[in-house]
Amino acid sequence: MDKNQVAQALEEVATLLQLKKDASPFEVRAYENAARTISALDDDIERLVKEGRLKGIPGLGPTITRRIEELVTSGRLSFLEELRAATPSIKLELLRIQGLGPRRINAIVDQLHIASLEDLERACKEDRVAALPGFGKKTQEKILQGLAFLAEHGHRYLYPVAEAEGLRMREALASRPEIVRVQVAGSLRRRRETVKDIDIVASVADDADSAIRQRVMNFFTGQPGVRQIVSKGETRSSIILASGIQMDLRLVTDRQFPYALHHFTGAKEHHIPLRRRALSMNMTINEYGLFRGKEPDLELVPCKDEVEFYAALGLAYIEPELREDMGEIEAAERGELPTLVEERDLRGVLHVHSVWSDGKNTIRELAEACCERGLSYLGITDHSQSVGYANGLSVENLQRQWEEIDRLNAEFAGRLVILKGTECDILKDGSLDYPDEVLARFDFVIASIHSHFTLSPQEQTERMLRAIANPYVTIIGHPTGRLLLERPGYTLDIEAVIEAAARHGVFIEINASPQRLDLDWRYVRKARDRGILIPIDPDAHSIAGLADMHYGVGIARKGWLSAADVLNTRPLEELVALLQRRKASR
DNA sequence: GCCGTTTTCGGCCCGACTGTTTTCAGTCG
Repeated sequence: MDKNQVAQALEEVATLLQLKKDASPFEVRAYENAARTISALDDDIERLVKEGRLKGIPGLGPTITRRIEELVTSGRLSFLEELRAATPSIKLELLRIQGLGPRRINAIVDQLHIASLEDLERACKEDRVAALPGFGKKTQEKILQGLAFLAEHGHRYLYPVAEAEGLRMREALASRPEIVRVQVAGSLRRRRETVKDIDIVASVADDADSAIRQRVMNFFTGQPGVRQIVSKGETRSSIILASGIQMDLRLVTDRQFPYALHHFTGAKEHHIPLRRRALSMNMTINEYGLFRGKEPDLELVPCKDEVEFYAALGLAYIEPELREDMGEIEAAERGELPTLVEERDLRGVLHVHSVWSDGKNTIRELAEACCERGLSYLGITDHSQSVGYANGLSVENLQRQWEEIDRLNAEFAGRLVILKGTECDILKDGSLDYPDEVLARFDFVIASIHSHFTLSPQEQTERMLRAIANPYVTIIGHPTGRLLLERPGYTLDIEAVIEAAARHGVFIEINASPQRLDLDWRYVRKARDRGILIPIDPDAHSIAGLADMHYGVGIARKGWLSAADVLNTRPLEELVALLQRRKASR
């Protein structure tokens, strides 16, 4: 049993507890805190339990410690099983409806005997929900809308979709004379791989009156492409766009802007320890400011931006991407935060498909595009022979492709170097799709899985480990195979993959395609900690796909990578030397 | 359920908006 399974069980306890009628919100929070504590552990959970070292970890008291010990030693948690047995699954489903929380769910399910979403819809249409005490017509209407929304858009959105909407609205608001500062916040600013909604923070002059605020809010809710106005006030309004994504605007005075921007950037998990820290320094934080002292003698600690905000708390500036409660506050306190990699640090690209397999552009077109982007090397990695659907290259065609690359390298000399690579399939048994004597002739080899996704976790892990042990493999491509919002990755032991890659000197890519963003940023940091260099690879199938590097850089930053941790920030000579060293170590 | 250089009891991060209420509960982020 690993710590993630333990954390998941504790989170499930928290979710089920809040659906109990007499639930204490603080008990719920205790389990949520414990889940976070566990998932942030560096030590092996089984060893901690065996050695009795759970005690003393802040956030784990006697009860939760006992429950974790039961779970880890027996593989079961009787408390969780009792909660599951006592909680109708419909209550969990109803939690996904906007505007329905535990209290109302309990009222609905227990008093109206609702057992399915269809039951709830019928009860609304028959006005039985509105008749419940504390409910009314409008609440009932909101529930119906929530049901419809869940059916249509019960999912999250990929980063690029949300980014485009967010930037468009920011531009529109920035053009208004009432607006002083405006910024996209929320999970979008933190560059999460998917987002549920878009948060925008804007400021008006400190002396702006109610009429000015209303003008801004009218402008916001009156934008083209607004499908529905969810709520509208003078400090907060919420709309649903034609794409189905929800967008919130928070309006503050310009003096409040840095605090509000910080507040709405989140993550909530980052704020909780930060506020605790503030309290211990005799300060409090809310979205309108950082205050010293206690009510009613609060004194604003002036900050003109977030840098000063963190400084007032005795911390180095924490980049938005890092605000996930993953140890960033402790690192900021010690001044050990990394300088994060930026797009302009990239010197070349290593994972690009051409018309030789399933790409849309010729190598020459791709090379020109790389020159325009100021890159100095391009690794061409078409698919290998067994990938029929993607027009994988036979050994004969490889020979012809290499001749073309040689000609182009002569032509582009002094501007760009084209490297001979391959995205070689890892076959079912972990062997590679070209024989060793062919693999030996590439400048580098990306090995990826594109088939047999349903092997058992053990088989899938062994398959990957065998590929990593192959002395010709340079980079592991999209290591989990996930497609965001479509399918989970193949089940394998990613920690074992990282460990093996570190041992064999194999690089693991961040696949920058916004549907993949694989390796996940949570593991990027672990790979970095094991000394693995990470290439940021566009997996481009066209010139336009080269721009996906932008998303890969976001994930690299979330994974705490500095330029030195990224393979393709290296100048050509250094990259070639690294690839040759790999070859020589065989 | 956890925690303690004020506390072993009484706190626990904080505020906006909505709707059903006549002062506040529920939900959300």
